[in-house]
Amino acid sequence: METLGHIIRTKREAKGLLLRQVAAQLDIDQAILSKIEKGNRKPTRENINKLAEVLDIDREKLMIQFLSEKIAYEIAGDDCASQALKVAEKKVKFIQANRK
Amino acid sequence: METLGHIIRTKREAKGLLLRQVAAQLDIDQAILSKIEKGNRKPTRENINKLAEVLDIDREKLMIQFLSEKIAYEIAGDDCASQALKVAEKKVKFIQANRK
DNA sequence: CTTATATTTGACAATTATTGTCAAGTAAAC
DNA sequence: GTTTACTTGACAATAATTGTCAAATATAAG
Repeated sequence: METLGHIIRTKREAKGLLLRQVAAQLDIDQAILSKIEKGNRKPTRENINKLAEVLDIDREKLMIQFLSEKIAYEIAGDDCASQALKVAEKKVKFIQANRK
Repeated sequence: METLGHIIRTKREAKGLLLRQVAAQLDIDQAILSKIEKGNRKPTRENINKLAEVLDIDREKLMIQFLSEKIAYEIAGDDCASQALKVAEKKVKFIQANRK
């Protein structure tokens, strides 16, 4: 299963960049970036946006990966997780349709 | 659109219970319960479990409502929200299949 | 083997978000 | 106008997240 951390690490290495170089651009400690790549820390939305920019990854792809991981992690323990996702989909559509 | 707060309020009133009576059973201030019913506060999982018990509502139904609202609220602002939910569904299935 | 460089890890601090408390406010019933 | 139920907002307490740092562990070069 594709993970956010793996996408980031792969792209960073492909670009020949060091943790500290990328971390500096995100304005975070390299320790955090290391943890993000290994899946031991959740990045912030801002981290995602900057990572997409710095590593030249499609922002939406990265954001989808980020959000889906966050959601999956927070409900996978519930038996009704799948059902909750289906209802969430309806609610999202409703909210998005009714926002000006 | 059906909301968690509405389900709770409707059932509480149908049972003829006061905010303070139900709140006392949940061991929270009635102010919080009032806000939960009006959608101005998110309940905790524990609140949900006790509410289901005290108000005699199907626990799973309430939990689905709770989780879906939480998720929808946290991603509805993203254009890729629906796509993230679809990926989340796959991740949830993966996680649930691989847990012992 | 020793040094240099990159990454990882864990303890802890700082910050931010969530949850709870309280008291004053509104509204409706009588 | 008093009583009762509910609502609201300011604030405090608590919990979760995020950041910092230094030591530990690789990895690679000489």
